[in-house]
Amino acid sequence: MNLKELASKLGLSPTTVSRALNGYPEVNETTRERVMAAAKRHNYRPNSRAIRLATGRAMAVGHVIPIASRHEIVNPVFADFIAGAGETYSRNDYDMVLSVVPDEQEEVTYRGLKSKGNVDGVIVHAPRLDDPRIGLLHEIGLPFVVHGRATGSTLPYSWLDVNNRRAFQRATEFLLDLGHTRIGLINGLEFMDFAIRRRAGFADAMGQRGLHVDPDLMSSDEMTEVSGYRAARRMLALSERPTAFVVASMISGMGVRRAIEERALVMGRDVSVIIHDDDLSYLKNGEDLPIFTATRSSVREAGRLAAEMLLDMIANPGLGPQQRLLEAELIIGQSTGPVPKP
Amino acid sequence: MNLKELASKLGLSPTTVSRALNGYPEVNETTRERVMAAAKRHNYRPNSRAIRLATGRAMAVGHVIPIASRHEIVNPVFADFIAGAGETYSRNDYDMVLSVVPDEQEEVTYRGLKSKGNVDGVIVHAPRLDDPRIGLLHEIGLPFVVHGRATGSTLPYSWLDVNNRRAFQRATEFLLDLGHTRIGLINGLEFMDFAIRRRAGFADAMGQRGLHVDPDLMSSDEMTEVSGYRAARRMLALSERPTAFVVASMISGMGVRRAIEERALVMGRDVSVIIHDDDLSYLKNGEDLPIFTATRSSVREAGRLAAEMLLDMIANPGLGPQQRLLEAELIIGQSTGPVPKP
DNA sequence: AATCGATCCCAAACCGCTTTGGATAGGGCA
DNA sequence: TGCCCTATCCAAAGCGGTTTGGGATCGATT
Repeated sequence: MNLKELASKLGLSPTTVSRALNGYPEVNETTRERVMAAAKRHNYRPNSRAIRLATGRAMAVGHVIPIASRHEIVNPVFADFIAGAGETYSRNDYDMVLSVVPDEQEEVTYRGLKSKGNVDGVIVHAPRLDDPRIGLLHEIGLPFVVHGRATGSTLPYSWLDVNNRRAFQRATEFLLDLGHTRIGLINGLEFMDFAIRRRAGFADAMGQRGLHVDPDLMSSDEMTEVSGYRAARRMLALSERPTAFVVASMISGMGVRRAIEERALVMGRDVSVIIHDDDLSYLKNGEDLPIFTATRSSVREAGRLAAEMLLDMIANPGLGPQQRLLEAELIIGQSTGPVPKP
Repeated sequence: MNLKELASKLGLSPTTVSRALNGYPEVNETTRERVMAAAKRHNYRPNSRAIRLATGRAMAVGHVIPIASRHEIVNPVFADFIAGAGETYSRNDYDMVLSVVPDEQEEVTYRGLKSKGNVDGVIVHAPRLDDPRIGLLHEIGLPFVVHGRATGSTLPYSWLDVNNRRAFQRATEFLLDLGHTRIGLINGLEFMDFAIRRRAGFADAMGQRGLHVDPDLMSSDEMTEVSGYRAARRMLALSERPTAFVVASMISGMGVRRAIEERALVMGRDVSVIIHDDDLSYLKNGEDLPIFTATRSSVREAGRLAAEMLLDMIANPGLGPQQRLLEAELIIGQSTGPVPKP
């Protein structure tokens, strides 16, 4: 059932039927109701391919997921972000199109998305230091919102981010207040923007108390269970071992816990741990009483908001760059306590 | 730059240019090369909205992700499956469109996808017992491949699945061979098809050794860390506690380990654990030496294969239902050992 | 020389919608 | 009564490709 058939069934022109269904004013209310009823009865759904061609809009948003051939980690945070963004899109009748591409094809993918007219805008994931995608998207003129920021980028752009620096500063201060001074940082990869900011927050807090940061107590790696385990094990084996850790994610935190328990130490008593919790639905930080003390910020909510921001920009092309900084909450769990007496 | 412009720049008709670019035989090879060169030079990319309308094909595959309002778990396995499927799509110039919808809108979403012509086919995720989506998709005539199977469905359909029953049977037998007889099953939600099959495999193995399965030693829940922890804690508190667990996922396995260590027991010595490992990129089961003994099957590879199967069906509409059963490997790690002497 | 069959190209229809630019009819007003 | 305005509808022209159905050219065949 297409527009023409429906129109002839109603004895009306396609023009009028189209206008009736799209709420244009130049159609009699009685006629409109008749059309609406017929559309529902024959369960007519306009062909979106035709709409897209006629209107010149894709009614879709792209997410490009680059897959590095070397360490091909699919970001676990990604699923929740997508879920959040997807909720926004379906509420607004937009499609979400995902492109999973080898990272050397990232640029050509963005260009293709634009020139083939597949999408009206894109969300940029996991920005790195001075991320080249920002300049690229500026150049090709595709509206975009970055999930995170890209330190070093001079161009203005829209972003939505968590205040990672503040979050890790607060986490570190919390440990310092508990008397810890040997604090290990188990960070994400430090060419990722968020990891740079977290490290800065950690260093800020240490510096403000006049403590120097021991390079041996800092690590930077993929945020997996195994890498958390390895980093913690190495640090715990030091002669002056840390009494606390600040850890970049729940998953690496589980590795840290494994390393702690492997040495027959008790987390929260012998060694304190604060993680960053993205509030993933399948990785809840305990039930009523959180397992880990954590800085928490829902990545799913971030997805919802970033998508809204982008749709807003698409609807109002005049809008300048939008920004939004979310604060993480600091929640106290069972993994922290005062520094043990020596 | 569109087809018409390119054609006039070349002094050719749009027809010829279109044919030249699409490899039709009725165009002179010299002309074709001239056209190809010009297309590259002006970096012409045909508008995909127009192609889709003209050809009547969407060049896209849909994945519908229902979000239950009650337990809104985003399946962690999902990200890797999507990554695998996405690789196949981009290799074949197909788009992947994700619809995240409240689960009561699932049916209307599938119908819309078909009648609005957004996609040429869909992948069905997380099939349940006698899953209604199979009948629905049959009815609306949208090609589909199920990731998993749906016990109870009488209609023929295409699927790709892991031999969950065999995997759990082997895992259980392995524990039995080590002398364990009190074995706990920490399963996924048993309205999910894979969980039903796993339970059957577990029961098969126990039954074959003449052991009855104690209802107290079986649990079924969401596969989260917390639920794994809770189930294991409950079972370990029984007067006749289990000496081994078969666990549905890596993440619940981590909860199980937490419960074991909480009782000052050692995993692999006091209590054995076998998990199912989906081989997620961010949750590797250790490095060289696996942390957990596990039945393993890459969900990413499953995504790749399921997508290929679907594209194949789309390209050859005559093809009947396709099936593919993958076997999981049983890999030995540090979490299992002989039953401890009483 | 006329016919034929390839070969190579083009005009125009079509995909299913939106949107522009009228056309028509009826009512209000001078 | 005549004119203008508003309300309501429609024909036709896009949107940017693909595809159908020829048309012209030219060497080969009879």
